Order: sequence, then structure tokens, then C-alpha cells
Amino acid sequence: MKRTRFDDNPCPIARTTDLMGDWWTPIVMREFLVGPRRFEQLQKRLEVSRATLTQRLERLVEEGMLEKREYQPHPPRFEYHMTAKGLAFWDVLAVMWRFGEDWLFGEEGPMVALKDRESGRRIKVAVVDEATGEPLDMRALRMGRAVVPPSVVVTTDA
Amino acid sequence: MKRTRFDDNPCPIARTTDLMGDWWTPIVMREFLVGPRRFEQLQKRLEVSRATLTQRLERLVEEGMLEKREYQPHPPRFEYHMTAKGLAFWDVLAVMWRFGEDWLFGEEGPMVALKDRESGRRIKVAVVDEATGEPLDMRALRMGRAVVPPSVVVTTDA
DNA sequence: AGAGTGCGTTCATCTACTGAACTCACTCGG
DNA sequence: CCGAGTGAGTTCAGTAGATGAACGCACTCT
Repeated sequence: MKRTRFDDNPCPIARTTDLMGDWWTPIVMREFLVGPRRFEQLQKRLEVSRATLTQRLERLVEEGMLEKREYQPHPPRFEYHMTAKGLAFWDVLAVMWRFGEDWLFGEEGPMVALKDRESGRRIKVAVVDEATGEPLDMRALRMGRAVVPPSVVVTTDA
Repeated sequence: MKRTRFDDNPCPIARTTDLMGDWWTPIVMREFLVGPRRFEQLQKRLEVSRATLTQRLERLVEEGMLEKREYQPHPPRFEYHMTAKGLAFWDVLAVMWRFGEDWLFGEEGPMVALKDRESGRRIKVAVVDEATGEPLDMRALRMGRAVVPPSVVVTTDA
């Protein structure tokens, strides 16, 4: 399928879409909540085509979301670890979780839940304004030009 | 492309992926931040294929993310409006924005920013634990079985 | 009458994802 | 030392989603 690429798009949403818009990408990233993962493991758990998994992992490593680490040299065998960037992406996944659980299941809701690893307490995430801690009112948002540092505004003309 | 569908998957992330994993979907939804939109408008702004846009809008209406409303009868003309579900999806988009702006641009960052519609104040979103208001530590999360209400556990056997 | 607008549909082309089979390097059990 | 097993891919044919350009149609405007 011929796809319009967004990786150079000026909009942050578009760039993120380009990154995660490959089929399987969010689901592959989800798997790393539990720790490092190996190819065979992922392939069996996800029942994804081997070719597709190879490509996903390659791209995610290129993008710096995952790190490929050799855990034994003879024969060479690998594990994939999350990087800081990959960890940051979990914000997106957590909010997708919340949206899915609120809107994409029937009355009963999903059979799975996000929990605190230690206490077992069920976690629900919310999206807030970082400055105030208040939940966002999306209708109060708009997109605008980012403030350009003054140096950039200097004219070439004397 | 033959795709594995996730719309019946038990995982909320997978279902959300199915919904937004069609190419263009998040970008189409983004457009509705400003208000209702019409077909021609969207097509021109996004430079998306008309066939693709038709399909996206159809699916988003089916899914209840958008509502198609006739704004004149002769000839019939339509506008698409966000529903409550579509508005809720903006949580996901806002966090994608944040991830993109933090990780997918160079030193300068993007030329666009999310702002408060009235005050013009730049908004950065954060993902927090709804109960405590504390930022999430993703490494402290795990997936677990949702608690089943007792009524469901009753046996059919007397 | 002719141009313009809004909202599509159709079609050929391109290419991403799928599943199954195959490869290759090594290890292990007997 | 032989044959089965494992880990991490690659190859390949088949399927179907995305693309751009062209076409259709109902109406309005001048």
C-alpha cells in the first residue's frame, strides 16, 4: 500500500503517527512492559508474521525505542530492551489503554487491567495540564505557532 | 495488505490500535480540534486521497467518533462533528503530541504548539495516576486480570 | 448556458502485511 | 557422532489497503 509518510511533517501528532502507524507497532511495544524480550518469544505470544516482526523490531531499534543486546555470543542471540524513549512512549500506550477500556468494551469492560506492580492496586491514568495538574478540557485547546527565539527573527538586511 | 484485526482482542491497547491504526485516522481526528469540518475542506488541507478520506470518515462515524450532520438539504451537504467519544480520543492525541514534541524533533522542537484557546498559554500535558495525581512510573506497572464482580461467579448448578 | 461547488465513486498501480516454508549456526541427549 | 531441537532470521507468493487522477451528479450562481 502506497503510504504518505509523516516523519517530516511539522505536526507532532503526524510524526508520532508515522512511528506507531505501522501495523503491530503499539502491540509490540506493549510487550516490553514485563522486561526484555526475545524474537521467538514475541513471535509466539503475538502470533505475528516473522517477516513483519523482523521489520518492526528493526525500525524500533533504528528509532531508538528499543535496544538490541546480545546476551550470548555463540551462537549470537539477542534480547530487545526498552530505551528511555521507549519508556516515554508508554505514556501513549497507557492513555490508549484508558481510552480502549472506557470506550471499546461493552458493559463488562475488559478482562485485563493495569495495576501497580507492588501493591496490585488498579491504576487508571488521566491526562492533565502539567502546569496546573488539572484535567484537560480539549475544547479549550488550539494549535498555534511555537514561540520563535528572537535571534531567529533578525533580518539579513542591514 | 492482509491485516490481523484487533477489534476483538482482549487488550485495550490492541483495540485502540485497531481503531486508530488505519493510516490517516489520527490526523483526520486532529483536524476536528477547531470545530466541525467538511469533506472538501479536509481533503484540501490534508492532501489525502478522496477515496481514503471517504473510508476514514465512514469508519469514524460507524465507530461513533464523529457524527455526520446535514447542514443544508438542497443539495444535501454535510459536516462532521466530534462526539463525546471523539473528544475523549483527544486525550490520546494530546499525549501523542507531547511524545512527538519531546522525542521526534531536533534541538529546535516543532514550530507548532498546543495552547489554551483563551489565554494563549502554552500547554504541556502529562499522564498521571488519576487517584493520586502523581506522574506514572511505567516500570511500576503490570497487566493483570480485572476483578470479576461476584455475581458473575455464581454457578449454574444448584 | 456555462462555470463552479460539494461529495462522492471508480480504477489502475503500488506496496505493506500474511503465512508457510526454508536456512544457518550452534547445542544437547544418547 | 548423529539426529533432533532452538533462536533468529530470510524468501516468496498471495491478498488487500492506500494513492492519484479522472469521472459523475445534483444543484446554484451569474
